[in-house]
Amino acid sequence: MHERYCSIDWRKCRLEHRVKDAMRRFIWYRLSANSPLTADGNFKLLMSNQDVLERHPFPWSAEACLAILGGFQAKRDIFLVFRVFYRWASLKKIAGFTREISSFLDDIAAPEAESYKSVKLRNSVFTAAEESLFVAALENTADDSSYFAFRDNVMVHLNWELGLRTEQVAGVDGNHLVEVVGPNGVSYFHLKIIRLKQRSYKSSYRNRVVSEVLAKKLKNLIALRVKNFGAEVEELPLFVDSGNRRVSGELIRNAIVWMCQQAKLSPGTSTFLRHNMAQKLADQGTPGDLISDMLDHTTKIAARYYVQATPAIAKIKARALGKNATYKELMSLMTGALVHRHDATDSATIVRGVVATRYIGNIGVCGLDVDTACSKNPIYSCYTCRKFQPFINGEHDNVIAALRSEVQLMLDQSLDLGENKVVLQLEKTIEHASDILERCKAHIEGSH
DNA sequence: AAGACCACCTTCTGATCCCA
DNA sequence: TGGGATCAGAAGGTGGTCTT
Repeated sequence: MHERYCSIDWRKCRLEHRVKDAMRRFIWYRLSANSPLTADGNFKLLMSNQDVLERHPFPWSAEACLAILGGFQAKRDIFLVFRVFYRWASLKKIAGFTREISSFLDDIAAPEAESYKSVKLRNSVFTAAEESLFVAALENTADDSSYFAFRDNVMVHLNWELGLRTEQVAGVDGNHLVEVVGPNGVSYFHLKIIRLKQRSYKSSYRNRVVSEVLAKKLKNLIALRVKNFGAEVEELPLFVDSGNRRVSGELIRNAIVWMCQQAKLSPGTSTFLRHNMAQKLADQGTPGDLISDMLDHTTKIAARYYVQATPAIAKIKARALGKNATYKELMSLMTGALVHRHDATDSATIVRGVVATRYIGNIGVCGLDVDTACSKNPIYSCYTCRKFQPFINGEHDNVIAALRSEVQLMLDQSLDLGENKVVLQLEKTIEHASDILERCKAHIEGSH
């Protein structure tokens, strides 16, 4: 099922024979006990750090081991592999490796992993325009006259709609599409999708609902495959290559790249489509646990980063939009005209309120009659209200700072990701307040 | 030309430990 | 006592070359 292979070549090893022999036995053990990829990865890490090992004559003392660990460049991974190697060798009683030094190594904390570092910063998702181009390409290339072209289209559609990993797409068989006819005669479709990376589940498949359009495509593709290869292929892989073997992840990736070319977009990947789906859901305020469920994650950890990334994206969008003349015009229509504080004749109309834990009393006047209670949520709602006339020298920056600290507080304390919607709302208010601030600054500069 | 193979790199998971 | 951190392992992605 996997597309990568080991390339363990001991000619690459220039270490002295005792260390080399121990490593050979260790890698052999890893091959028998773990996946080939793991053994291969361990071998590569050890080989790429030979110069560090060479610097310290074997057998290594505890001090030498410390020096070796300190000399490793790609800290964490090689640290763990070296320790596992040493532990194994000492358990096998290989000469030169001692139990004492092994337990000494066990007491050293491994360098920290920087998990999910880049997920947090990820903000490359399709814009609305790109998304419509992509969807249009999915429609335009859905030509079911030949199996292979249509196969690529359906694979990409599947990836797009369900946010699957490539291996899950490859794992679809002809009999995995299930049609359920409802009481009113309407059909619903679900597809059996294989689970990956989830050792705790008893069932290796899970049902995912697919859209009518996709179900239709799948049905057509199954029919096409049966026509080409005979009825018995219904039980077999749905997506196959020219040699009638299940497609590799690479073919699926190529299909996605090809689809992006059709849509005149920069090349995408299956992970990109997954992230795009997850981030769009998060942007709409979808709770993190729902996102992790849709992505087939077993924990909320990864989904949390999509949710946390959302306000950052909102800021970037705000900055980009701020440069756009049309957007500025739209924003200026949202609130009333700018006024000077000394022009406010009736002090009762001045807006006052609390943002986060901060009292704000100098941002503008409200156009409502003095004895009319505002039905909205003053200060929070003012910046998008037509009745609101901002002060040119108002403390809009204080409002923004207070709102920002409120957002930060929510992100820091919020364990329930369902509160994400509130964060989005706050970010929107920050955007509008920032715009007012900009307009006030421009007004002041213009009058000098 | 399609797709297999390769080296190197990034991202995500499940089990277990740890602690307020 | 449940969520976060850690650990060891396994999956995906990139940009090539090789094979059929």
